[in-house]
Amino acid sequence: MALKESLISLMQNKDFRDISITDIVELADLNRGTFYKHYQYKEELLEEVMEDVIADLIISYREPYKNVEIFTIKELTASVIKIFEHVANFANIYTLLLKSNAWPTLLERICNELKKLPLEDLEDYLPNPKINIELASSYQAYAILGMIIEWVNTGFKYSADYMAEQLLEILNNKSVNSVFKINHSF
Amino acid sequence: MALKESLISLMQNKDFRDISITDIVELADLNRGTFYKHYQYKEELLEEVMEDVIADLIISYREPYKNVEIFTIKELTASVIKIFEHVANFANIYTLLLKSNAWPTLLERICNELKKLPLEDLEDYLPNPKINIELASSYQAYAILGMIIEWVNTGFKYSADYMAEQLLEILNNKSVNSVFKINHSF
DNA sequence: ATACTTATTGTACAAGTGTTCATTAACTAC
DNA sequence: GTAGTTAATGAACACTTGTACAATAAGTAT
Repeated sequence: MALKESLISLMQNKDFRDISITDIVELADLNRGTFYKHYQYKEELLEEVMEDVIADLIISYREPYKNVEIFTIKELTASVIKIFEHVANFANIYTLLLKSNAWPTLLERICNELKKLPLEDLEDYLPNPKINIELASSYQAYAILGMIIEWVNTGFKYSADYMAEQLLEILNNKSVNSVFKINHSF
Repeated sequence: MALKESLISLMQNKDFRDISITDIVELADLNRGTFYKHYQYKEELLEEVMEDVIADLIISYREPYKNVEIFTIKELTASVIKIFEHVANFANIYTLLLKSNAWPTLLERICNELKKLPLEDLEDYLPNPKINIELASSYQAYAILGMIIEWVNTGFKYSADYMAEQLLEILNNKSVNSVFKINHSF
């Protein structure tokens, strides 16, 4: 607890990478050995801070449809809103994580390129004027990154053609104005 | 060049975080001071490796529609395939980046939770049997992460309600079976 | 209270970090 | 080729890191 608070406090003024373990334990008034008893490196401590945030995320999205077997677009909307409300609640920590160097610029770099892809035109032509272009393109960019990550994790068991086919299939599939079955498998 | 090769070589056997700058310069047969002349930390060197990969990514996706003003779903498909072919070409480096600790588990953790969200049912109900569930849920999870990141970057200038509305709007919008205008603004 | 277990402390050590600086080597003019 | 610029080297410095170990403090049984 003291270590987490110490880290969060230090991250207000300093880049994550410039914070030494010595800094953390000195502010927390603990021995350096105590840190190493619980964590291997400061990233692990940061992850635990994140775990607390994620615990709230899980509660937030589950809340709207507990005791609901079949839910409609209304309940889904409520659930989605809860997620974003959760992020708003932890806005400072989310900001901290993105601003500090804890977040690698590698990801940012890939996604910035993906955003420039004309793929976004897929959703922008005959555009829905309500749609925020910035949000939609970030959505699209990270969505593709998500597919790439999944692909890498399978050890590239699919072909590039298959991946492209899948993307187009996902983009083509729509079934919003209907009733959904909730997934209870998790 | 020598430093990049040295790092890639070391990453075959060792976690990124366990590779010291001393290791890198010794294998590259260079002085440690030379490293610090060019880079602040090893992450910066890794980013430069990534830049080389991204340079190829850009070429890959632009190739299918150079000299094309209006393109159809065919050219788009070609472009998408090129992206995934590029990833396949650099499969070893992509794998290296994901397997090593260069990639923070933070992201993974968030996305794993997002994947469990019933949001995927949005696309799964009345499901297209062709769609790969794993890929689709990773797509969906990172897509939402993308929106969150964009949101954070704006300094939370939108409300949570607006964000949820936008997500539903994006999911609702479809215009695949048409002709697209290419975006020349980049 | 006693004995047992676990957490924290202080100290020490070899190795790595980030920086500085004078010296040497390599590259670019003209 | 010579002069001027830039890059790489080696050595040194205070500091952080990761690890180890014996000593002490805190917590948890019975």
